[in-house]
Amino acid sequence: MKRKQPKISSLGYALLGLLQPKPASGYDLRKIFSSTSMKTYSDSPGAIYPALRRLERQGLVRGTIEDGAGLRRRQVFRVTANGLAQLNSWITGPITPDDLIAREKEILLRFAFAEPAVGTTAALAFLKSLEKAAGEYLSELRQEFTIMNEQAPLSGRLAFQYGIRAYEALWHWTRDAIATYERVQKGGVS
Amino acid sequence: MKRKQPKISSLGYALLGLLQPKPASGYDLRKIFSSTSMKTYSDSPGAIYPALRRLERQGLVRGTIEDGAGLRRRQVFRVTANGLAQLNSWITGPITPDDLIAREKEILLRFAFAEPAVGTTAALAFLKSLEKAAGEYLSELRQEFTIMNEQAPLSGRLAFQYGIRAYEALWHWTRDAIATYERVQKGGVS
DNA sequence: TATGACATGTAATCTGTTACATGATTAG
DNA sequence: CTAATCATGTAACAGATTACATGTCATA
Repeated sequence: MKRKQPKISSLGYALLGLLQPKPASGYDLRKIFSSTSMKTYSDSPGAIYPALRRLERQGLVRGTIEDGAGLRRRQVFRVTANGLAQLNSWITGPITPDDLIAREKEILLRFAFAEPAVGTTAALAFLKSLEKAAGEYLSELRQEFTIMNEQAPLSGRLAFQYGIRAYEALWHWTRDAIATYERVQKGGVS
Repeated sequence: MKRKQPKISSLGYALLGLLQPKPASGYDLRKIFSSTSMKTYSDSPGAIYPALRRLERQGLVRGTIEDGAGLRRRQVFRVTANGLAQLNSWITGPITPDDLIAREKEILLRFAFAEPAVGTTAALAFLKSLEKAAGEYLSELRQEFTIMNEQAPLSGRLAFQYGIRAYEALWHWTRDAIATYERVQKGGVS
């Protein structure tokens, strides 16, 4: 019974996540991207407008043309129930090793949208799963490092060490974020 | 007089960099990618073989078919003089803010290949330039954080903090790497 | 002699980038 | 009234992913 949904790109999810709390036009979205560090997820109209239309074709957002008196044509998009479901399953899905290696930014995007979309408990679960995955990948990297160490040039070894440090930073951050969330849950501050 | 070269992708440069110390076949290269953390730069034959052919068309590598008695067909690629020049100018080119935001992995790739390709002095210069760029971007991010802080949900704020920490890790790493290189240069160890 | 790993590739499809095009509205 | 900016898009192209196709050699 499950129809195989065509895949949604990172950009698509970024758009869904931004539209979820507040409907917006393509132009609004573009401005959010280009004016903040979200520009990592593309900020060109040639990516955003087609992505919005794809989401619309899949029934995940619905665009309505605002036609108040004398307004320029401005199409405002809203997330549909279906779109919200997709967003939630994307956020709560498992964190694969491949996510960690090839789609780190997408992981952070998932977490950034987690709380408003799926609540603090799910956000905390996400962090714990991420901590585990990052820890495991870290020990793989460290092992790989001891193997490659001697034959590579110094700059190569240093570059590899940066890779390790980056995942250490991720791991430490998950620990701190978990602590923060647990404090919030105990303290009862929303 | 300067003919506008078609652009080379990250993967293209990764291949050039790997071929520079030692000629290899497409399959060898694929194995390097898939067996190490270089798999971040794609590991599928559908990316690597076409990329090699593009490089060949541009005269940056040359493939020769090894036909020793009874061998399977195996095409070994070597970097040409032109290819080496391209690699060097890619490595030594300026580090733009855009590189830092959208192509961080490519920056590390440039550095990883720096020492064998352009020597320790250039590698050190690269690090210093990177330290500066990272420091500047960091203060931008910190500023953006104080602005966005209050209105965003906790998970959004935490995700942003991770972004800051990641660039802090990069910055700290450049400082350590610079220190390492300076020690090596003084100490005279190759 | 059949199986599996080696080695190389191609085709379809999707997405993003770049660069341009269009009209509507506001500021000077 | 004209320039800029708002808001929306399209077309051409490059590159990557996925999935498949092909042939060769070693070994059981």
